[in-house]
This record gives sequence, C-alpha cells and structure tokens, in this order.
Amino acid sequence: MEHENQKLVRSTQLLRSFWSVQKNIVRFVQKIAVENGLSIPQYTILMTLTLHKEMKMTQKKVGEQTFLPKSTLSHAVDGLVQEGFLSRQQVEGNRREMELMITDNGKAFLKRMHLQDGGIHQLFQSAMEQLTDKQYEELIESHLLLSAYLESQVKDQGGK
Amino acid sequence: MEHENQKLVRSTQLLRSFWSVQKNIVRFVQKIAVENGLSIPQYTILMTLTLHKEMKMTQKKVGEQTFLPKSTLSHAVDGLVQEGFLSRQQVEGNRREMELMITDNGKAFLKRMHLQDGGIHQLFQSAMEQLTDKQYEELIESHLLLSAYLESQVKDQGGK
DNA sequence: ATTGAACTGTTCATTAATGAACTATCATAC
DNA sequence: GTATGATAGTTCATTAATGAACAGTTCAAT
Repeated sequence: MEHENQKLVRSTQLLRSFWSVQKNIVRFVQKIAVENGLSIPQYTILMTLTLHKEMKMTQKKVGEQTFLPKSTLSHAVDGLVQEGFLSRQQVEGNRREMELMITDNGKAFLKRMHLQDGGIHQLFQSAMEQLTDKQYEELIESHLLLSAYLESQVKDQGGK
Repeated sequence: MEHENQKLVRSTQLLRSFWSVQKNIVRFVQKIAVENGLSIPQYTILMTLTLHKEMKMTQKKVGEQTFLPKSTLSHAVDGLVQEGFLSRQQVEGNRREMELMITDNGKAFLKRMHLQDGGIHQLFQSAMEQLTDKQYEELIESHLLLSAYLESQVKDQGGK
C-alpha cells in the first residue's frame, strides 16, 4: 500500500516534470508558427515530415504519428500545398492514400524558420548547456524508453 | 563550426525526444478531459491549481504559469465555477484580482478522474517501470535544470 | 462480376480557443 | 482629491480545430 502510494507520487512528479518543460516548448512553437503564418497542426505536420528520410510520408502515416484528427489534417495539408511547401499526390497502387512530400520551397522555408533569431533551436541550444554530456545522453535514453512504451500502449488500446 | 553543428544536431534531437513523449501525454490528457466534460484549458487550470498549497491561486498567477490567453482563462474559469469545481472571489486589498480555489467538490472530481481506469496516472505508473530508480531521479533532475532555464528566458524576453 | 464492408481523405456544420475592445480597480504624480 | 496610466478580468466578434456525414477506392466473399 505504501509502495502503491510511492508509485502514484512518482508518476505525478514525472508528469509535472514533463509538463513544466513542455509548456515552454509549446509556447515557443506557437510563437514561431504564428510568426511564420502557420497553424499549430501545420507546424506539426512539417516537423513530422522532416523526421522521415526524403521528407515523404502518406497522410495516413502523418495522422498516426501526430494523432491529429483527419479533418484537421486535411485542412492543414491543403493550406501547406497552396503555400507551395508540400506536394500531394495519390499513392501509386492505392489511390485512396495521399503521398505528402516537402518541396524545395518548403525546405528553404523551414531552414529560415529554424535559424531565426529567438527561435526554438537557439533557445534549446543554450538550454542544453545546463546539462553535462552524460546527463544529456541519459535524458535522451530515458525519453526513448518512455516513448517506446507509450507508443506500444497506444497501439494496444486502439486509437480513437 | 563543427562544434556549432554538433550543438544544432543535439538541440534538434532533444526537441524531438521531448516531442515523442509529449505527444502521447497530450493525447491522453485530451482523452481524459473530454471524457470528463472538460476543455483542455480547464484541465490545465485544475492541474495548475493542484500544484499549489491549499489549491489556491489568483487568476493572474494561473495565467503566468500556463501561458493561456486571458480571454481563454476567463471563459474556462467561468465554466469551472458553474460546475462547482472552483470558487472565485475578489482578493482582499485588490479587488481587481480574482482568487481561485478548488472546492471540495472539485477535489473529489479530480480524485475520481485520476484513479479512473485507463487514466494517465495508470499509464505513467507502468511507463515508469521502464526506468531504474537512478534513471528516474536523473530524469527529474535534468528536467528541473531545463525548465528552470526556460522559465528564466521567458521572463527575460517578456511574455506577450 | 457483384455485393458489402473496410479504408482514406474531403466537406461542411459546430464547437473551442483567441485577439481586441472594453470595464473596473488601483497606483502615481500633480 | 483629480487626472493619467497601468493592471486584472470580462465580453464579444473572429479564427482555428474538430466531429459527423459523405464520396471514392480497395478488398473479400460469394
């Protein structure tokens, strides 16, 4: 019982700990997105695509990764295509799915945005100086363990 | 130059690392909030208040902690007051400010919500089993360092 | 081939979140 | 004490995000 309580205290502490970092990240992301004329879902979509080799993914996959509702996704993608940051075409062999890819124009835009003064990367680069190399490595490692577990749970529970 | 590039790579990695955990947290928070008839800002407000002794804070302070726009705050608080989860009264000595406090009713609600099956605390308790005690301690420590730094930066830059 | 079910994405109506203008209160300077 | 400016919160009009119904495509069973 005492042990159960200990677990609850810890999970609460861990959640708060993530939240206190995260709220600052979110705040900056919003700022950057707005300054560059993007909605939050649009920013999220671009970030998700950059994580993939060739910056190329199906819309369905993007949805799975980001948990964005599909109507939101559809509208956001539409805007990005119109801005010329994203190309969208049917997947060969399955005309239901849409293949999304960041255009050269989009890549240039992202680069500008990330080097931008007061941007989130600048902020995080100095924030990281608070950590030793060892702390950094272990932080990444722990996050990896946690996110791997969380992802597996989400799948089990069956999204939406 | 090589060193500068290294820093960029790391800050990118760190951001992604946070994001991959965070998106799962957010997803669960949304689910829990919706299931309990709360908006995201309302959930955020309640969580913020529980962090404070006596679960009591001014609305202004809540705004500073959460970065929620004040119109959003005002509406969200209004709803919580109407549901009977929050009490709201003018601060003595400064009738401009509003003192918010979680009611007994609100406390009971939060307790139910957190013990709820499939809730985020349950999820995090099992997620934590992925980490050793040492990893856990160091994770909390690193987050603390980062969030302290981020908070200080936000203040310097002068929020909105 | 044909039917029905499952899937991917779009459209449209609705809800949620927000910025801007406003009200009330307080602090400061005269 | 009165005027001016700053602060805290509310109201209202607007924008952003979302759920539900829908259209087109694929797959499996007959």
